[in-house]
This record gives sequence, C-alpha cells and structure tokens, in this order.
Amino acid sequence: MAESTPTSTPQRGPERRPDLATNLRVAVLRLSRRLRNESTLEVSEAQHSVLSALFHLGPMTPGKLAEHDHVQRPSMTRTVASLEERGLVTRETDPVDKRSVVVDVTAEGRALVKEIKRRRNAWLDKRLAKLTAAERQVVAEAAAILRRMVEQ
Amino acid sequence: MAESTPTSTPQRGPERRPDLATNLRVAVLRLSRRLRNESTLEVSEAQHSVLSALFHLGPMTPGKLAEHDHVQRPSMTRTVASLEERGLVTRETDPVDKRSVVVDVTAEGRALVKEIKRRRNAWLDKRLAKLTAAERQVVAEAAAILRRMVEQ
DNA sequence: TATTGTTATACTCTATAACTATA
DNA sequence: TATAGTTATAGAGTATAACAATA
Repeated sequence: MAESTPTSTPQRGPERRPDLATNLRVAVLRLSRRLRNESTLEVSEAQHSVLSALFHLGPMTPGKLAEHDHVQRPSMTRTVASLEERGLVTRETDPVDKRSVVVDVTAEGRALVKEIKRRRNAWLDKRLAKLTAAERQVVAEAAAILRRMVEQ
Repeated sequence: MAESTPTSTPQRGPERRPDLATNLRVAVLRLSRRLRNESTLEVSEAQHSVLSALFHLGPMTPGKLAEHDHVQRPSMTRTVASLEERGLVTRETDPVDKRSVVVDVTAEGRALVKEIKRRRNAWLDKRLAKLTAAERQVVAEAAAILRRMVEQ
C-alpha cells in the first residue's frame, strides 16, 4: 500500500516529474515567505516569535525563550531588550532565584500579536476565497495533517 | 456552497476553534522553519535563493535577481559578492551593455543546489512516510493547490 | 537624463567567548 | 562548581543615500 503513493525523490531517472516532497517543499517555502513578507507589521520575525511564544505559553525566562526559538541566549538577550525598549514585553528578576529573569508580554504586545495574526489570516483568506469549496476542503484536511506531522 | 467551508477569521465570537486560515498559517510557518533550519548546508537562505534562481531560470543580472527575491540592489550586490568569493557563481560584464553584469551559477553551485534539495526532500520524506497513503494523497493534492494559489 | 551597479553607512539578527551575579 | 544572563566582538543580511560608469 505504501508504495502506491511514492514520497521519495527520484533516484533512478535523471529528471522526473516533481514528486510529493518537491511539490510540498516549494509550496510551503513560497507560501511562508509571502506570509512573512507581506503581512507583518513593525516587528521582525524574531521579535514576533518571542511575542507569540509569550502570548500562547505565558511568561518565560530568556533561556527558555532561546530554547524555544532554537537560538543562543545572547541572541535572545538582544531580542528581548529591543522588545522591552518598545514596551512590548516586561523583564523582572525572579525573587526566588535572583539569577533568573521572567519575561512577559504587555497589553500592547498582545494587541500586536493579534493584529499580525489578523493580517496574515486576512492575506490567506483573500487567496483561499478564490479556490473552490472542494479545494478548500482538501487544503483544510492537509493543514491538519501537516500540523500533526510537523509537531512530532 | 461557499459558506459551507468558512475561510475567514472568526469575528463574532471572542475565541473560536482554529479556522482554516489559522491552521494553514501555523502549519506552513512551522514546516517552513524546520525545513530551512534542519536541512540547509553551508549557505544562508538568501544565498540559496540566488543559487536556486540561477539554477532554474538561467543567468541573470544582479538587478533581476534583486527583483526576483524582493530585495534592494545593494543587498544583492553583497549576496552575489559572497557567492562569488566562494566560487558558487561567476560575474561577467555584459559586452553589449557595459553597465550590466551577468551572474551565472558554477558547477559547484549547481551541485550545492541539488544537495540542499536532496536533503530537504529527504527530511520531508522521512516524515511523509509516517502518514497513511490516504493522508499522503490529501497532502499531494493540497500541495498542488497551494503552489497554484501562491503563484497567482 | 536615465539606468545599472557599487560604495558608504547603519541597523538587526546571529554566533562564540568571556564575564558577573547567584546558587 | 554550575547556572542564568549579559557584555564584547564579529559576521551576514537588510536598508537608504550617494556615487561612478554607461546608455
């Protein structure tokens, strides 16, 4: 059964028709690029990622944020500092362990996360609206499958 | 018929179940991030984009490359310079219009593009292989739909 | 004049290494 | 000693403004 839908890059021929992996790779990379470039506001992607993590997961230390975003701690120090300067997050020393700092998103930060989400969804909605209902159904099912796949 | 598959961000309720745009947005942004981070070799995404454009579309001026990648020309000057230093592209003055420069990808550059594509597809294939055949079929159809959608 | 590309300059994100404060 | 975070420093990508060469 598994081989009825080949997933691998062709190895036997020199240049075959694009396979599933290639189609998915191109679709995802292009769509993500447009999403990032055309519907972000005044924050960089690095800043947005931090705001979004704090928004969805709650207050966190810079170390945890660095781990979450797969960046080094000094990089996160700078990103958090820039967000604090702009009033989008707060930094407070942990009273129990005074080495630690707890970062939290401010009301303004929350509003910005929501606004960016709204813009990105609006950008997508405009394009999804041009598909047929059947196509949207396929995309909806695939989105659920891919979310599950990427989170494993 | 169109309203049987709602695409819009919910406006009437305070927090509804994730809609299609949200699901797709999260799936695409996370998948693209893992694809970029976990299966790239020794070139940045900016450099890879240039190599890939030259590989697939043929020799091009820095101006055309900048336009293709939606960056400013001075940025492309730097990226092309770094690629030339590493022997991945060549730069030659156009004999007809001596203001222009023609950039082309070298054999080494081509090999690198193929290797990165191979790695990214392999990374995806490993995950796609864990899906059922029916799920892969849905993802394949969605990839085709999304490629068409994003290119409009 | 207009166009192509580069240089000058600055800002952000990234990294590694070394440092401070606390545990 | 070990850990959390920062500072020091450097490299890459991005931008705008100004410049050179060519059309």
